[in-house]
Amino acid sequence: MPKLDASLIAGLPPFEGLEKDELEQVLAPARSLRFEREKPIFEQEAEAHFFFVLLDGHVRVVRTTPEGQQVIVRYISEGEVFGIATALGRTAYPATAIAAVDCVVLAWPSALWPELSTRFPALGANTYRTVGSRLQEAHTRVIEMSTEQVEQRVAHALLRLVRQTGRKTGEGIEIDFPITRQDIAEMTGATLHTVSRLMSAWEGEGIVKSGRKRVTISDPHRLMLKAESREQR
Amino acid sequence: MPKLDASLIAGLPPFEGLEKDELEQVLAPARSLRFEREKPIFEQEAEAHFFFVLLDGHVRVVRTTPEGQQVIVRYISEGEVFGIATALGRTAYPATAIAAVDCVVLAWPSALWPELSTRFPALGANTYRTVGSRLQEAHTRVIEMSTEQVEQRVAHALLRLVRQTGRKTGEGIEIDFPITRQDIAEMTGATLHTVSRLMSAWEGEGIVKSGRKRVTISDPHRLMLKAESREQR
DNA sequence: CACTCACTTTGCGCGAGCGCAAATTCTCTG
DNA sequence: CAGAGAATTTGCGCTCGCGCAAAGTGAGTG
Repeated sequence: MPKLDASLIAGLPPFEGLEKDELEQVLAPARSLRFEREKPIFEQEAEAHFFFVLLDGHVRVVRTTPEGQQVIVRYISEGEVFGIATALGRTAYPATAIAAVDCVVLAWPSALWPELSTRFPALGANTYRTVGSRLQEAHTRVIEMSTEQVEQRVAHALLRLVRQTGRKTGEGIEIDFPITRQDIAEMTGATLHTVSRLMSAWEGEGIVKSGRKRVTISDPHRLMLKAESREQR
Repeated sequence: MPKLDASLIAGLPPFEGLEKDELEQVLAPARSLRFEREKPIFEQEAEAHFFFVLLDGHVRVVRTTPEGQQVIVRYISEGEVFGIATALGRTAYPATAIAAVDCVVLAWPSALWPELSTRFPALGANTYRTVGSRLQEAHTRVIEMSTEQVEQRVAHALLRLVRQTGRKTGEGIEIDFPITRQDIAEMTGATLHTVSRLMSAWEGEGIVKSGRKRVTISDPHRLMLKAESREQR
């Protein structure tokens, strides 16, 4: 196995505040792995033997209910940690992670977490900061689901995706990975039909441009208006 | 200020795995505080100067949207940590905590968290385990909101409350603190009207018994059926 | 290059649950 | 113990968004 170079992870948020030699020590027990598009990286309920950092690509995190319903918990972007069940005292992954596109990840054995987080406190702090913002984001979603209409929820979801993974193009900002109406529906608690109708309407208004598994926001500002407007309960 | 005794916190989940003398060291910088019913313990957006453990009572954690909408994030029971923004790298509380009944809490200055969690790794591990289950619970709520009808959501919410804070009485299991239809509505994303209608119906079926700010589950099993049944999207 | 399958669009009807309103009941306060 | 206010119940109409159905449109594959 070729030795991984510190430059791979230098500058990534989880490793902020670590010196070069520390980066190397952190990297030493890590393995680099590739996953093809739509291949699972880990499965819900499986034992959490590894935790991960995404080097390249996008990962979809999905939770499935006992009744077989799927909900997209979040998308992971480059440079984020994921699968950190261990850091939260869990022995199994609470959700399934699937490569949304071809991905490159780093994987550490979960058993090393206690040692790594003690030896490199910044790593622990960075990770728990991420956990904090995910917790807050989850609560935000609960609130959106409680208080907003479908139109606003979809608008908010798109804006969030654009903020996290937007890529500028000639026609606006494009979501950087393949995403279907069904996916958006699973993120917002709507049906793909309703999402499709909304997107068509917005396309007509010139707010978005979308094709098969592709969404571009041409007028983010007007979309923000959609996200905020309308009376609430 | 009277010195606090280790027995106060011995056996509480956050302090599991600490020795008696360690408990005393942890307790040394803590202050004990009382809060009257309906008084805020901390406010959303305020700087997180303290983190807390609830010794007695029940605390309601509420998040308010910019538009003034309120959503109940969770209830805290005896022996739980809360207000741990600091441990997640946040400087402000993301929500407001209100004493649902008269409460006794322990408060530590946030600035001590790094030192305490390093000196007593078990404390850190216990806390992050709690964070992990809260994150998972938040996702569970997102999923419920996405996939369930109001009736099931209310049933699930009641069952969760009963599990966390149930107190056995002659007529069933009672939720141990005052809770209004409005509160239940804010937990489930419904209106108090719909909650009221549901509870009336269930009362007629002999599943619950409820009065002003009081809810008793007389037939948890039948309520579980309500929570699970019904076709889903 | 055609075929197939996945994804998307669109129409139509219906029902859960909200919005609004008003009446009722319980609890606390003075 | 009476009055006031908070909490709860209940009715009614309406709308949003789902359920179901079917047709249309790409994009990848043999």
